[in-house]
Amino acid sequence: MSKLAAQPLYRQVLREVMAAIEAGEWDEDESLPSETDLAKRFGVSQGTVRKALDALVADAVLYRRQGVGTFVAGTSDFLLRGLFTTPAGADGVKPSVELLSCVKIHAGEQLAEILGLRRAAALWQVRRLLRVGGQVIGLEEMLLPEANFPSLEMRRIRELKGNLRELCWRDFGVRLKDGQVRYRAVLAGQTEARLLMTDVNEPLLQLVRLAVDFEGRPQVWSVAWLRTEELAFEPPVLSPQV
Amino acid sequence: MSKLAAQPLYRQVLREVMAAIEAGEWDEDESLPSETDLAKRFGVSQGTVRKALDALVADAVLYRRQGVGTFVAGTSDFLLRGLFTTPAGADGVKPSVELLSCVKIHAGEQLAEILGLRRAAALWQVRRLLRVGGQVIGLEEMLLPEANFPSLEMRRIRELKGNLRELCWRDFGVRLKDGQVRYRAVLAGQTEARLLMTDVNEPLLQLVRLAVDFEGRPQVWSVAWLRTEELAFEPPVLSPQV
DNA sequence: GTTACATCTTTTGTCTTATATAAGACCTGT
DNA sequence: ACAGGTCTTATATAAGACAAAAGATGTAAC
Repeated sequence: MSKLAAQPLYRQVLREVMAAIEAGEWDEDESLPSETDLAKRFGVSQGTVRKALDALVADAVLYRRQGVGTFVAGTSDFLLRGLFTTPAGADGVKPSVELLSCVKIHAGEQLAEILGLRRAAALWQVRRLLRVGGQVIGLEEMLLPEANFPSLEMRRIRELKGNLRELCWRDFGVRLKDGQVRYRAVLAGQTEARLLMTDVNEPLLQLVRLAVDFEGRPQVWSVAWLRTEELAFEPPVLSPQV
Repeated sequence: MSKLAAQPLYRQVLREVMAAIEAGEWDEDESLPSETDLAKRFGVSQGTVRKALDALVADAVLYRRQGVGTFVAGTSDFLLRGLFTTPAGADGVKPSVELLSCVKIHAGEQLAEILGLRRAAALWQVRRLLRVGGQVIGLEEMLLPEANFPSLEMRRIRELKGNLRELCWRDFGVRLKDGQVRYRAVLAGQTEARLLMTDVNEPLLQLVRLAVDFEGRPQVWSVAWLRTEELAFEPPVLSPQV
């Protein structure tokens, strides 16, 4: 292992492992070589490899099973994650994503700032719809720097069933993870109501997030509007009685 | 150190350290003994103490500064945490909490299930209001098992400026951390509107959370309604143009 | 006297070695 | 066929040695 120094060993190992994953050396849900083997390969001890893998497990890039092995984790879509109470959506209904549009636009001042780009840099604007059991549940707009994702085709997005996170990973080697996430409640305007096929002034959960790559660089900025009334949530709230 | 076995050493150390913190052996922001000293005290190696402290740092019970020491972290309130962009609230405005009520009620079926209590167990129902710069921003209802928090007095809550998390900690030795958190958007009903001093049908962010102690046992169930329009959020959303 | 700088001490952080524990595969006797 | 060892290979834990960072302290130059 090349000792660039100025950086702890386990950090270098982490990078090397990440690079190997990005190079497609091991497939999704495929087991990596054992910690001992990786240790030999990088010329460090098992404990050091372990510390590197620990960090990747914490970032949900890998998962482990004692006595069995360490595996590459899949890349499920952000939008669909953590919205439902049951793991795969209640009642056996499967959420699906419909791609609405994918066009090139130019970054405004604030957005360029947030994504660390020069002003008016080229961006992909991707819009998609989240459906659950036939009903439209959410609308999302995502903005990606064109520089990092040069050829973003609608065909390809459709191929991956709208899973942009997987696309970023497979086609561009960028592994996204959640950065900041902000929530707020808003009323549906005309545009949102039309796209969500619901009424103006329905309350919507607005989700603003900045996804970063595993080095912490901002990569995708997105806003989603969700009809939370319809979601299979926890038992509803107590009746106020004050 | 008593070797109960069936549990790794570092886990036992973790418990002992946690117990010492609960016993008030070290104050908030006070430094613990060095890892080497703790190692001597518990009769284990520094590395083992380190692994125990690692876990507590991950749970934000402790924080560390290389070359300086390890310190007991404070207990800021849940409600106020992570809502603002700037660390202490924008524009120098300080959020404050007003206690509305604190009464004893009986658990419904679902709630008893969630909190792991028998049906109709006694609960404290605490209601409080979040103010920012004079304006009412949020309303929260919290439910705590009376068994775990026997004497909950309004006077005491007021003393701690409404910080229930700190109260649970100081008076009952229960260190709370976030468990599940769910978000949804709802419209203000008459009750919420009246208490929040706003209009019916304003969109509100509803936050349902279950706080657990550091052993993972559910302790506090709460619902909050927040006026997110007023919060100092990220730059507002792009104008839809589809 | 004060300041710049080296050095010492104490602390957390990293790394290796050795050993324990978990899981599954493979025997092997009934 | 199947129940139960035991072998192999994985991750998990523990201890000790050493490195790096931060602050305190001493000291020479001015």
